[in-house]
Amino acid sequence: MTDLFVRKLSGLDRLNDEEVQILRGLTPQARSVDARADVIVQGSRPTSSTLLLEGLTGRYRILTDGRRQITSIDVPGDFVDLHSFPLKTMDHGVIALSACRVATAPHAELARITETQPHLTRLLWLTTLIDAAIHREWLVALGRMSALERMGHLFCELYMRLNAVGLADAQTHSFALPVTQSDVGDMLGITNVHVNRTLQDMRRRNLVTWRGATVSIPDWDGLVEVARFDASYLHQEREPR
Amino acid sequence: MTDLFVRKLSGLDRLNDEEVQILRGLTPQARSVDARADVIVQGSRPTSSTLLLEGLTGRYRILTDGRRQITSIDVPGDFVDLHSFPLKTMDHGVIALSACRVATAPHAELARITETQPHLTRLLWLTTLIDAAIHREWLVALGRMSALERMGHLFCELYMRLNAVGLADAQTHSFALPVTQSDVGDMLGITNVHVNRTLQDMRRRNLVTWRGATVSIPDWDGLVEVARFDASYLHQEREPR
DNA sequence: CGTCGGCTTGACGACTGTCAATCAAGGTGG
DNA sequence: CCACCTTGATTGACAGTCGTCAAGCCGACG
Repeated sequence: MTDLFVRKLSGLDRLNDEEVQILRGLTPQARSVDARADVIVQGSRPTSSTLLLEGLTGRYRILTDGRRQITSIDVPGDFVDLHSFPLKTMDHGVIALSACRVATAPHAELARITETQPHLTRLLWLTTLIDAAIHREWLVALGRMSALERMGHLFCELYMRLNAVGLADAQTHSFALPVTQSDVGDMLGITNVHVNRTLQDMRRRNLVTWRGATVSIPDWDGLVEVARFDASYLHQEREPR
Repeated sequence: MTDLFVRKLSGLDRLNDEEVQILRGLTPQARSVDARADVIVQGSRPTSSTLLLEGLTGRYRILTDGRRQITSIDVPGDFVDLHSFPLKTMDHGVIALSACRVATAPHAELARITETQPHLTRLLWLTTLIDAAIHREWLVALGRMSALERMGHLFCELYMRLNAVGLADAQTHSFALPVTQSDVGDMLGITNVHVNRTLQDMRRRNLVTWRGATVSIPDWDGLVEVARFDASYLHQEREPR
């Protein structure tokens, strides 16, 4: 169940056997979520946190007039709402961008980890801090980058994160992105119409193709340069934490 | 030294005497930082985390062509880089927006807390999660709100946060904001010129005045409505964590 | 084969950026 | 005490990225 999460944590620091055992026992039951369905409802008070096993989810807020902003995207192996454990109340919703499978970790179990497993606790904390680092990077993109730069940046980030859990093709720099152009617009803070225009610009420049549900990046170095992408904010290094 | 931080944590959950004692011993030495100086340099690997005592600081990134985005602002009582404890490397810089006084908490001390004080650890974790919640709120603002809405939202947030540590005037809804219009532009993702235009619009509507270093909000309810401000993302509730 | 959601395209408008000049205020040196 | 200088605020003209609105297209599905 938690294999991808164990893999993800192992990439951040060495785990001992006991820690791996604890993680494996954390999420007993899995369930499916339909595309477009809410995984977590804004304003709710979860008693467990949800681990994404398959599919893509997005954290989002909707303004009273209907404008929606997706503030982050989660890939398999990510907790979509680990922060609800200390925060208690969800200040945003989580939607399944595609059909998903998820598992739940009771907050009581997480509390026990914080009582007896300081190192594991720091690693759980760390994963939420990497989420925050990604939030900051998106802020830079939304505040100071053009639509083209933002879209390139998003694709670079998704490739790196999916590749880290074995869900990208490193040969062709391609990965599955089963979401609509409107969804991407809500991530980038632009309209679906402008997503389309920007995408065509990327195709003309031969930087990115997105056909069906698959994104390919034929010119990785070129895209990195256009998007000013620097992966250090993802903190994908293994070191004592 | 850590009085404001203790006050802040006390507002989130009940602290026992031992916890208060530990917090009081956390930051032995204070120092001053000039306005405009870096408090933390991007890419550095701090061995202690910095608590802000007086003044305002901002986390920021600068792109190669000079564009700058401030991704968050910290007020007295906030740790400006508690996240550097698990993250190890700073993926952004921290600048003193005004003259500041800061104190430092050695990471070794923080590690000891995670080993022996589970409840306090969860509260430290919590403060970084509130930072992340604020990041998400700024993402909604940058992605989907107009310059006027964003500026109103920033002022509402600053008032709420400063008021929580006793640094705002609740009668007049006013507080000190000793930064330049360019700084605010770098928070809102707009230019200094447009900050000025937007500010005049706010004045015309009698929503906000900003003279010298003081911001006043004569029509709080009106500003809340214009800015679509809902303080729940600040998680300023006291409950067991 | 018709319907539907999502993609694509075009015309038009507006919010915000760019460039540059002017104004205001505080600090410095003579 | 005043001329000078620097930083920040303000203003205006103009440009461009991106939003809005609306229509047409296209593949998937019942």
